[in-house]
Amino acid sequence: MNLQQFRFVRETIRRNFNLTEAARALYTSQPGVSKSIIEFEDELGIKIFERHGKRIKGLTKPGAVVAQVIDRIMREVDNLKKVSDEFARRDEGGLTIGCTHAQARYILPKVIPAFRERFPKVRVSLAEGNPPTLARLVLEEQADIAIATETLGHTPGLAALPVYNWEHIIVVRPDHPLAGLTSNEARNLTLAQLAEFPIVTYDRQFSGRRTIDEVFEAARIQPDIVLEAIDADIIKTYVDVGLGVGIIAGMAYDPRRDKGLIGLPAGHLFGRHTTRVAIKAGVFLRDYVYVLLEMLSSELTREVVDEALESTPKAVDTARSAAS
Amino acid sequence: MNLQQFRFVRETIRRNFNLTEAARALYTSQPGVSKSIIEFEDELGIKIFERHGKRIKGLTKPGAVVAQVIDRIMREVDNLKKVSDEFARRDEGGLTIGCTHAQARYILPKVIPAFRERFPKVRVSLAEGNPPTLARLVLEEQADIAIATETLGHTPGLAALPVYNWEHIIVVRPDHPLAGLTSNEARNLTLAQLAEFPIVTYDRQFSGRRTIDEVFEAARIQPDIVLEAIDADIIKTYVDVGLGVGIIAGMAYDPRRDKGLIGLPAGHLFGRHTTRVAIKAGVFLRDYVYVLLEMLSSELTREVVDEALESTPKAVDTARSAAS
DNA sequence: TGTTGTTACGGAAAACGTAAATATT
DNA sequence: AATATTTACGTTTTCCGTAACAACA
Repeated sequence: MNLQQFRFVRETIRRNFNLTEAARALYTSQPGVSKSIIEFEDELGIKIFERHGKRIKGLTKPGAVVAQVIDRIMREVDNLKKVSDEFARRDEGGLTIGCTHAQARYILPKVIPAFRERFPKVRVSLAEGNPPTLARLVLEEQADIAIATETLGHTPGLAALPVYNWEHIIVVRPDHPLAGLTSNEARNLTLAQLAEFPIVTYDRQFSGRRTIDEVFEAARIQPDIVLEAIDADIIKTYVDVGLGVGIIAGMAYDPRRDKGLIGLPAGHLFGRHTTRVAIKAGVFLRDYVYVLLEMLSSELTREVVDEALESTPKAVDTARSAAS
Repeated sequence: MNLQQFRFVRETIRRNFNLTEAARALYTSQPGVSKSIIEFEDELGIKIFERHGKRIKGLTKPGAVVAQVIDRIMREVDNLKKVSDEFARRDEGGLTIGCTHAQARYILPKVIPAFRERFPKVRVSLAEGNPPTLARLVLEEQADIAIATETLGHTPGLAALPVYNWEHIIVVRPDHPLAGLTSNEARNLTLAQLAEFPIVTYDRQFSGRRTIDEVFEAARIQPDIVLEAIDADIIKTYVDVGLGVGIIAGMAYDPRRDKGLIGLPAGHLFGRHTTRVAIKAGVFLRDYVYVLLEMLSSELTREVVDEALESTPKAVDTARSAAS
C-alpha cells in the first residue's frame, strides 16, 4: 500500500474510469497504473473497480467506500505540503481569488493594495467568472477563495461566509424626472413608478439580477429592460447617454466619483443582499489567506473562519458511480 | 513522500523521540529510519524534529502541525484496511469488548449468545478492567468498545453513549429487620436508618461506589462498611452469611435467581446511574460492532452511533512536546 | 564510555517503461 | 477495426540492511 496507488485510484475515478487518461494525467505509463491498482486491490482483498471483462466501468460498493477514505487521505497529504510551505516560506506563495467583475472592480481594489504591501512576495491573481464557475474553481482548488453574491451559498463542500451587505441603487441623469426626488420620496418610490421608464441593468446571473426579475414578476409588472450588461460601468455609461434608468449594485455607485449621475437607494424595492466569500472545507489555508479575509471584513477573524470550515461537511469528488 | 515516512515520524514521537526504539518497533533498521526522516524533512523544506546536536529532543513548531496531519492520514490508512476487511470477510474478524466485572457477569451474557449465533466467525474477547483502564484500552485500540459506568464519560477522543439506566439495590437476608418492609416503606427508607446496619458493598472505583460515598458524606453520616468487594456475587455471598446489608448495582440482583435474598430499590437514596459504552472517534467500525451496540440498547442504531462519533473531537496522540 | 543519530556503501526489491497480447465496443 | 486493459520482461531507481563514524550525556 502506498501513496502512488492512492493517486492512481483517485485519478482513475476523476478521469471517468479511463486508465489511459489517468496515466497521462499523472505523467506515467498506463500499464504501470493498471498493475499498481491490481496489486492494491489484491492487498486489500477486494475489487475497487467494477470491470466488464477488461473494461473498467465504475466503482464497486467497497470501492466507493475505499475511494472516500482515499480522498480524505490525499486531501491531508496535500495539506502536508501546504503546511510545510507555510513555515518554510511564511510570506511567499500564490493566492488566487475567484470573483465577479463587481468585486474585482469595486471591492478588491480597496484591499489588494494593503495586502500587497503586507505580503509583497505573494503572487495574487484574480480569476473572473460567474458564481457557478467560481464555486467550481474553488472546489477544484484552482482558486483559494471566491467572492460573489448569489449562488455561492449552499454549494456542498464550500463554506460561504458573509462579507458585506448591500442594496441596489437606481442611477439616473440629473435631468431625469426621478433625479429631483427628495430622500424621502425616493424611499417611497414604487415598482410601478420605476417601471414607467426604460431600464438598463445587469445581465442574468449577476449581482442580484435574479432578485430584480423576481420582484417585478411578483408584482406582475413587466419592466422595459432596454439593455443588459455584465458590469455597472457599462450600465452607467448608457444611463449617462440617456438610454434609461439604471439599476446597479450599491457598491458600484460612488457619489463622489460618479458626479454626472444621481443615485437613489432601492433596498425597499429589491431587498438587501449579502456578498459572500466561498472557501473549500478541509483544505489548509495559508496564513495570508486568513489575513486577506479579515481585510475583507473585520468579522472574518481566523476563529470565525475556522469554525465555519469545521462545521462544513467536506466535499467528496468520488462516487460518481457505484455498482450493484 | 511516502507512507513509510509517516509511520517513522509517528512512531518516533510515540517512542519519546528515540529513533532506535522506533526502528525496533517497526522491525527495521535504525539508520533507515534516520535517513528516511531526514529525506522527508528535506522534501517538505522544514525540520520536524528539534535536535540538540544529534539528539532528537522533540517536535519543532512546524513538526507539531505536520505530526497532527500525519496522525489523521495514518488513522485513515488504518481504516482502509478495516474497510476492505469489512467487505472481504463480512462476518469474520475479532471483537474485543472492554468491560467491568458487572457488565461481563450480568449484562453481556444477555447479548453475547445472540451475537455469537449471528456472527459465528467473529472471535469475541472480553477484557476486564476498571473504567480508567478501559478508556485507555479503547484509546489505544486494544479494545473496540468498552462498557462501564462512572468515568467513561468525558475522556477526550471517546464518545460515550448511554446503554441503560440503573439504581442501587439494597439486599438483605429474609430474617433481617429490613426484609419485612413493604414496598412503600422501602422507598421511604432513610440513609440514617440504613446506616444503623453494617454494610457490604463495592470496592472504590466500581459501579457507583463513589456516589455511595458522596451521598453518605453529604448527609454527614459515617456508614459502617464492613466489607468491600469488586463484584456483586461476593457481596451477596457475605450478605447471605449474615455479615450485613448489601448495596449492589441493580443489574446484579435477580429476584428469581437470588431467592435467598430480599432486594429493596435504593434509587431514592443513591440516585440513578447510566452505564455507557465508549467508542473511539475516527476509527472505522465493522458492521458487527454496530449490530452488537444495537443489541445492547435498541436506542443505539447505526445512525445514532455515527452521529455521536461525528460530533466527538478526534484524539491526537502526538504533540507530547513542541519546541520554542 | 555507553547510547543515540548520521554517513557510506552494496545487494535486493520494487517501480516503471516498452513491447506484445488480449479483450471489448 | 479501434480503443482499452492486462501480461511479460528488462532496466532503473529506490529501499533497506550492515558497517563505520560522530556526537551527545
